[in-house]
Parts: sequence; structure tokens; C-alpha cells
Amino acid sequence: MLTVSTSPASYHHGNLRDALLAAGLEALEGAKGKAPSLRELARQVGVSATAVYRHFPDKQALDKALAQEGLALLGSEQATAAKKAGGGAAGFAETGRSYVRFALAHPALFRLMFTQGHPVDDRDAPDQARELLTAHTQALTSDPERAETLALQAWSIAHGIAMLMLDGRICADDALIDRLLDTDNVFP
Amino acid sequence: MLTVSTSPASYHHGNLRDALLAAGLEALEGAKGKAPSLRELARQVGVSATAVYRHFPDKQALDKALAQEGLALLGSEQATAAKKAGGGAAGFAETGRSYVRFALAHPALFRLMFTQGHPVDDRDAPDQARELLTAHTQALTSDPERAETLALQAWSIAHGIAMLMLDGRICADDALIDRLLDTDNVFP
DNA sequence: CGGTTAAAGTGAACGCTGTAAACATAGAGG
DNA sequence: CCTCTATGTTTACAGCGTTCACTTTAACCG
Repeated sequence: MLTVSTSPASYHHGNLRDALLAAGLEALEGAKGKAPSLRELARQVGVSATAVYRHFPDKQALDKALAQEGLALLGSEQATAAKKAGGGAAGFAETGRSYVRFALAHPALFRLMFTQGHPVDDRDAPDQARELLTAHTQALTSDPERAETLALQAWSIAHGIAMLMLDGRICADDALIDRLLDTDNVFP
Repeated sequence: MLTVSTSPASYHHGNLRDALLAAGLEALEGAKGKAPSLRELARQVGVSATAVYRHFPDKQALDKALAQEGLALLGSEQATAAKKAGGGAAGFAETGRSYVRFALAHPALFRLMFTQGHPVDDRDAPDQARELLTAHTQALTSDPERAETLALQAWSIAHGIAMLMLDGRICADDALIDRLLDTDNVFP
């Protein structure tokens, strides 16, 4: 994903782009909900603020790259969670749970992933999360439109829970996540 | 809600607080998704930036007040929508639809309502939206916990749809809203 | 009335932000 | 070895939220 070599301090940094992304991800984990400023990241990496512009056209591009990193992380976490649950319906359910848990574990990153700019371009973003979603719902029904509806509904409820919990509207409780995501409970 | 008298231009504005809120709401409607700056609002109202601090301790407080206005607006829209649908289950469904439609109609305001700070304090915020929600779900079952679960699930899916559409992750289509909110469709 | 007082405005200043422009350095290739 | 280009640097600007010291105005009270 990211390779950050602590290269010798020289005029040319060597791998500034990845170093900035690494610093960005770290900052997003640390300071509760505070999105790091471009200058702060440059400081962290030990480089002048304007050096950033050699690797990103503007701050939004940096944010988009960070968002992509986050998306990849989410996808891989969901994949391992689904696999550990044995796939199938159980795996699908675990996918939803890990979605919300990811949001709670990385609030600032999760916010950035969705707040920032327009959709992460589908062409250059594999988006494992989305692939998992469609794969699981397509396994549940043969009707493609029905599968898409199911996928979007599942995504929506997980995303809604995540957001409402992040925003303090709903108690961020692990048991509550399970309760709200329990498919037997949804509009029976 | 807000009373903004275009008072004669004098040293003392007369009703700066409400004027700022009105300008804020208008700005949130206009510039696509751009949250207005404190200085911009002050300029709009024709007052120095620091005058704002006579009415709000800081920008966050201003934002919180704006969020409260938005919440009231949402609540009243939902209430009239539910009433028009004849109340009951149909009214409940309409509540969800109007939630998402509100988000799409006022994207920046909706974002501010949830992004901003922690929960709008329940004590001083009537929150008609939440009252409608609990009332409707409590009418559907006698089990209080089941009612709460239902309420939070309904809220989550509506909120998730709204957010994903605002963020361009899901096509902001009116038909899609209906499809995703159709209770017969959810995990049948 | 008239004088005091406090509420509500002002402008200048600070440190922060993102970004542009002009300049400096270093490492790679002919 | 010299040059070119990728990648840094410094300086500067406008806009942001916020603080401070100051001014104006309206309202209250003797």
C-alpha cells in the first residue's frame, strides 16, 4: 500500500508523496476528528509547504489520495472479516459490521473518505468494498435489479449507522451495531 | 422562526443575531456545498467581523445555531408531509422520503446539521423530527425496545441514503429513494 | 431632563491556512 | 563534464477565526 523509507535527510526527499500520505493517515488517526492541514503535514515530513505541490496539484488531490488509502484499508478489513466468518450470508453480515466498526475506529479518515470531493473515480480505484457488496448481494438473488437494491439498502443502513454514531446522534455501542444490523430485525 | 427586520442603517444593527442566521441560511442554500465564513456573513449583513462575537462566542456556536434552524425546518417539513399522507404507516414512510428529499434540497445545511459539533443539545432543541420518529415507531409495536430499534433502523437507512447521495456515491434519483425506502423491499 | 453605564458596534493585529511565483539544488544522461 | 529536469526552497498574498483596545449608542435613574 504505502512504502515509507526513512531516507537520509537530503535536499531531495526521495519519496515525499508516500511520506505525505503516511503522515496524513497518522494525523487522521491521532487528533480526534481533526483533518490535518497541508502545512502541518509538510512540517511533519520535514519539508516546505510548497514542496507538496510537486506531488499533488492542490490540497483536495492530497485528500483524495488519502481517501483512496482509506478505502483500500476498509476493503481489506471487510474482506478478511467476511472470510473469517466463513463467507456466505454470515460473511455478508460481517461485512456490514466491519464497515461500521471501521468508521468508529478511524472517524476522521472515514469522514474524509466520503466528505472529500466527488466520488473517488471508479476507474483507478479498485474499491474492494464495493465489489464485496455486489458479490454478496448477487449471491442472494438471481434478479440483478433486486440485488442492486439490496446492495444499496445494505450500504445505506451501514453508512447511516456509522455516520449517526460518528456524529454523536446514536450511541456508539457495539451491541447496538449488532442490534441495528440484525437482518431479522429489519422491518420484519 | 426568524424575524429579520430590515432596520434603518445605524450604528446599532438592532437584530444582528437573526440577520446573521438568515444570511447564513441563505448562503448555505446558494453556494453549492460551501459553508459560509464568519467574515463573509458579517460582510453580507454589513457589519464588521468582530461584531459577530457580541452574539456568538465563536464560529462553532453560530454553526450550531444554524444547525438548529435546519433541524426545525426539517422537522416541520416532515410533519406536514406525514400529515398530508394521512398519518399512520403511510405517514411514517413519507417521513423517511421527506428526510432524504430535504437533504438533497439543502445539501450544505443538512451537512452542517450533522457535521457540526456534538449533538444539538436535547434540552433546548425540541427536535420535532425525532419526536415524529419515535411516535411513529411506537405506534407499530407495543415493545418499547423493539420500537427504539425500529426507529434507529429507519433513521439510519434514511440518513445513509441521504449521505451517500449527497456525496455522489449513489445516484440522487427520486425513484431510487422510493425503491430503497420501500419497506416491502428491505430484507424480505 | 442630564449623566452614567453597559450593550453593541469598530479597526488593527496575530497566527493560521492554501496557493502562486521566482529561485536553488541535485542527480541522471548525453 | 556539462546540462536539463525533477524536486526542493523562500517569499509573498489573500482570506480565515479570534483577541484587544477603543467608540458609539441607547436605556435607565436620580
